[in-house]
Amino acid sequence: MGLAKTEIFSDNQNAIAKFAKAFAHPARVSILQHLFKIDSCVCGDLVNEIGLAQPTISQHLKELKHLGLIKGSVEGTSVCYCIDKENWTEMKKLMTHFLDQDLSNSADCC
Amino acid sequence: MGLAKTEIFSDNQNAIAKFAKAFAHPARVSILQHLFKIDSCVCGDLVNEIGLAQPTISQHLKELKHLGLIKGSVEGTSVCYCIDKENWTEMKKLMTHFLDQDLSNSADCC
DNA sequence: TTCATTCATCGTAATATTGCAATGTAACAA
DNA sequence: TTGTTACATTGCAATATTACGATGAATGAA
Repeated sequence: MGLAKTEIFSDNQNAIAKFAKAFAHPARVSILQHLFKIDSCVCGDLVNEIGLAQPTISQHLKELKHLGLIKGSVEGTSVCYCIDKENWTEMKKLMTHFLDQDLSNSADCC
Repeated sequence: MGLAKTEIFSDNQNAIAKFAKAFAHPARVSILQHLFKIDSCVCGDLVNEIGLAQPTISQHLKELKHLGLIKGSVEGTSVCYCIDKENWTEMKKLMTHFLDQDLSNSADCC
């Protein structure tokens, strides 16, 4: 099928899956790390930094933008992208809460 | 293509993507949350809790097991699954480091 | 205007993912 | 043994993802 049955899961579960998908490809991980490292905004030199074709990078950027994790603004002929801090912080809270589930109460039974 | 060019990315980036993929489906998120909530190990009643067919759940469990996030042991006719705490902790460290990148140094230029 | 640059979008091919019915397998019960 | 129960595996259909060449749109330069 290739189609997830999102209806039967909670909003929380779907939200986690949605954001996790953003990180589920090394190119998008790389793009985000780059936008964090460069403290001014970065434009299409992502294409040079990462070894993928321009349409491919553009597509990954579109997905990240759609999720709200980054935002872009046109500057002349180039486009400047950067992390959307508010949304990143909110996403981080969601993911951290999921990752931080308590490991202590369950016995190591397996 | 549908094939990620993993060669051109760092081990760190590929590892993050690999674990993120585990969380990129609400069924797997649900399974993990369940294994955390039930403080004793859980067997195939995951099929009842989640509304997916048995082969589908079995497949998701296999993926999580392959990644090392859960482990299973046979108990009579049923199989008991639980979180692999060591690997979970290690994965959490990796993901948290990625999520915790500093937001303060970059100006909000977009 | 014309040209070059930068990026987005379209179209397409290759591969991956999701889901389930059908079937296989291993353990226990009778 | 035969049956039953609990999972795993196989095989397949539907859809999603990844990647890129070709092309389009917008901006600035000449």
